[in-house]
Amino acid sequence: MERREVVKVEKFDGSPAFSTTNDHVQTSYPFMQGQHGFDLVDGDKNALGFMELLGMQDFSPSLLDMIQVPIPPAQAPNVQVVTESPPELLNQPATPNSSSISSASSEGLNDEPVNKSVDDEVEEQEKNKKELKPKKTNQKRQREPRFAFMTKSEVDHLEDGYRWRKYGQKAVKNSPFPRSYYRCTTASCIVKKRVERSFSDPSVVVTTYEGQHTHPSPVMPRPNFIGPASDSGFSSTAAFAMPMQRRLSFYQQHQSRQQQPPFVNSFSPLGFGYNGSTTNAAAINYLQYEKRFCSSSGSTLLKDHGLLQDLVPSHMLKEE
DNA sequence: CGATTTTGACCGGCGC
DNA sequence: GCGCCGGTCAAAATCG
Repeated sequence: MERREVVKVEKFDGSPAFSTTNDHVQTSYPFMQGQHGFDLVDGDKNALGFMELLGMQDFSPSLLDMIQVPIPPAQAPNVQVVTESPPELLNQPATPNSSSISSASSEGLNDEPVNKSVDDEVEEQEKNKKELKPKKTNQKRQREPRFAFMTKSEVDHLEDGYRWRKYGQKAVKNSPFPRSYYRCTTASCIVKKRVERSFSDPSVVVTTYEGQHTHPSPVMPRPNFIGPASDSGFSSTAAFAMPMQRRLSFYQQHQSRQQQPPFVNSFSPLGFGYNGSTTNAAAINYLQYEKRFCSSSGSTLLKDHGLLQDLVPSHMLKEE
């Protein structure tokens, strides 16, 4: 029962970096900065961080509204991605200042030249457009806040509890991997997400959510697991809210449609006997995320154990 | 048969 | 104005 996921929390420059690691799935949360001691990428600035890389230049205060998670100041500063992957892949700063990922905005943090953090590839891709596009968010159409997840997974489309409909796919410049565009199938819900595989590290999938769900997850009865999060207001409509309580059952129901590679079955991130590694990945990611950000104590970061148990069906957690 | 995926065309923004 | 590029549309194909 102990094999859930390994959460890594590392600090560089006082920046908490963390990522969740499962046997086969790992997620990083480069985003989330601002408020509560975080630094959110300022849309006006040249975001130096991951968000920017991901095209988060549009991150605006609105995001803060969406992401209202009480985060311990201590952990706040830079959310950095830490991965087991080779540095080159995710650009993980092994050094204290390396940072990366998301140091964005405010003050010196973003000024950091950032050692290219997250993914070179992403960096390349997104960066270009970012820089090219200063900020037009004000006048022209404004985008919904985006939220990105970097997940180490074998499958591209991570199941997150919501139903998505693919509406496009484009080749990514400088990358052999295409980017897929999905839209929430729920009527009236305008949430979209982009999924692309890291060029630098094919094992990493970058999922970017845009907008907020205006409805509960179609696959989950009720978000009771959101406990603390609810207080923060983060639970109900976060665009990236990935209810995964029933995610697995959902997955089972729909896996047929979730183009699952054969090998998926062999990958049970948490040792779950599920074939939906994607599901697990997303679930874990989210859980980790929530746990981390919603908990007010820093210690929580290191205590994710109970998390899955609470959120994930016992059979899932059942290590085997 | 309805829902979803595929995929080329189209659109708008931006740099040159 | 032109071309590039990211993002979206929509008809056709596919799936269950």
